[in-house]
Amino acid sequence: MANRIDEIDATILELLQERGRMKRSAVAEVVGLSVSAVSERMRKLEDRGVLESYHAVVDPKRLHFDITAIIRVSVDGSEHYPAFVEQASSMDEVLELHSITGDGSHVMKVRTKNTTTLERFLSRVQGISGVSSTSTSIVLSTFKETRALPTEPMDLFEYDEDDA
Amino acid sequence: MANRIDEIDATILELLQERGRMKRSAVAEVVGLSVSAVSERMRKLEDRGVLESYHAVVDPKRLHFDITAIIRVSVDGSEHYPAFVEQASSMDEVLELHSITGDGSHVMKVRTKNTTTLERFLSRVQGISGVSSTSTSIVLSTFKETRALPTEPMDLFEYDEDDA
DNA sequence: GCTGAAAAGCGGCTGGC
DNA sequence: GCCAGCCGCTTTTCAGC
Repeated sequence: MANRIDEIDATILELLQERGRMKRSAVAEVVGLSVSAVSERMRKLEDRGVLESYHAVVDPKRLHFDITAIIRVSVDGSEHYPAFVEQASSMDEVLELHSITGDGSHVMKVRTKNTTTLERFLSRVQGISGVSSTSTSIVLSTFKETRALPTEPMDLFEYDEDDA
Repeated sequence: MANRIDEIDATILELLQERGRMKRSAVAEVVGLSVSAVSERMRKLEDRGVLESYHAVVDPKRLHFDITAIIRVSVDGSEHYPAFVEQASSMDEVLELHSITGDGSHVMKVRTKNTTTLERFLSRVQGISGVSSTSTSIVLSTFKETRALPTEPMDLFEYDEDDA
């Protein structure tokens, strides 16, 4: 029942979080196993849902996405939440959307090209029904931005996909 | 001087943001070019710094990272900023660190395993010199979490790496 | 900047431990 | 769970347009 991430799995996860297109042969060399052993471990990590996905990251500045903002949104009445979440999630500018404790009901991370497009975006958000206020913080500098989690040997437990 | 992302480059970026380990041959099939043409475009996008990196994403829940928090930090006196940024960036729990406008001087996205580890993390942050207050919002649900930017044909301009 | 072909490298599979 | 070997597929390189 309780599956396990051992030292080697932890290293594989670390390598792939850092270099998502790393070749199996290169991984094998680092961890000191054969390519087929690494392949099987990667396949199992994917099957178990530990390795969730792989993505390329594009440099926002090169594509002229010069504004990053953290926006707190207050949605009044939880009956408005589902429609708000659906509409906000579908907007390309919204990179992250979470419901939170504390001031406001939701927080979003947003990227747009400039202040004009940000302003238009904010208007659209404020137009969603239930949204009573927004509070925008513009990002001045980004010092760290990753999704990499620290990995160490540990037990895993079965986990129902539908809960995710 | 002004380089360009055409329709095909935009499609390649879109595909790779979505599926970071997609094979060149599969990309070639979608965009209707030969494998070598796609390879060369990918290489150039990497060289130009548009394709910045590739990463695997690990499911935090499977690794028992059950707490995500957005923490606003007030660092008093900008002379404390560099040391704060350096120390905070080096913490594994910190996935994102930005300086911002508005309340507080910085905001962090943090993942920890449970409330106990979150509490210990907050103590450490509050112990960094210059930190006068923190305000923590716990994430209840995450509805969207990506770094994918919308891609469309556009001109690129030269860009000094050192500015990044 | 693209194609197509040849050579090299990689990944999936099987059998054995 | 791991390894080695085989074989098909993918990637790289290069000549030619």
